[in-house]
Amino acid sequence: MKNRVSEYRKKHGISQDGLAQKTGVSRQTIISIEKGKYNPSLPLAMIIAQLFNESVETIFTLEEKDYK
Amino acid sequence: MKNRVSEYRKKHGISQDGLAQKTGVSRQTIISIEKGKYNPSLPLAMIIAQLFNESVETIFTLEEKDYK
DNA sequence: AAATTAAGTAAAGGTACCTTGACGTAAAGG
DNA sequence: CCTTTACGTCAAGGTACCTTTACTTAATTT
Repeated sequence: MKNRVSEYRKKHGISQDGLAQKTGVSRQTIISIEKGKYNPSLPLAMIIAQLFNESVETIFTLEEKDYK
Repeated sequence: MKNRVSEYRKKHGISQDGLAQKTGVSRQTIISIEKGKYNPSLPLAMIIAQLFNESVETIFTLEEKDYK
């Protein structure tokens, strides 16, 4: 699973801390997601996409290894 | 978080077990998601939406309580 | 009537997601 | 300088997601 959170966050000119506050999660969570440590939950992914005025599929894309 | 997995599954004429196999998870997982026991992970939500040829937002919708 | 299919519950165990707190580094701004 | 801002690591703890196994019920099907 790849994501473009960092890219869209910068495009919107906000910091990781700012995004964390707007989405209602901790700064660590944003860092971990941007660094690819783990995937966000579905509601968090939808809230992030919505904040950027994009679809979930634009921000997050499946990779081969996501299919079993 | 509400979802229309059951609705779209029936529209596509497949059983819970069939959907479980196509998405690579257990039948329990499908049951739990349809019953609203918990949300699917982001990759699973995307695989389900993709299988139904729909966007994640069409199958899953945020509710007030999803925002903190 | 007996077997199959589909949907459901429950429980136990493992891993993933998210939190808080402490700390480190580098780049500005005062 | 010293402080603030931004990004990062690490660790410990709690809850959510997903698994497997076993069992139940209702509606077909043979």
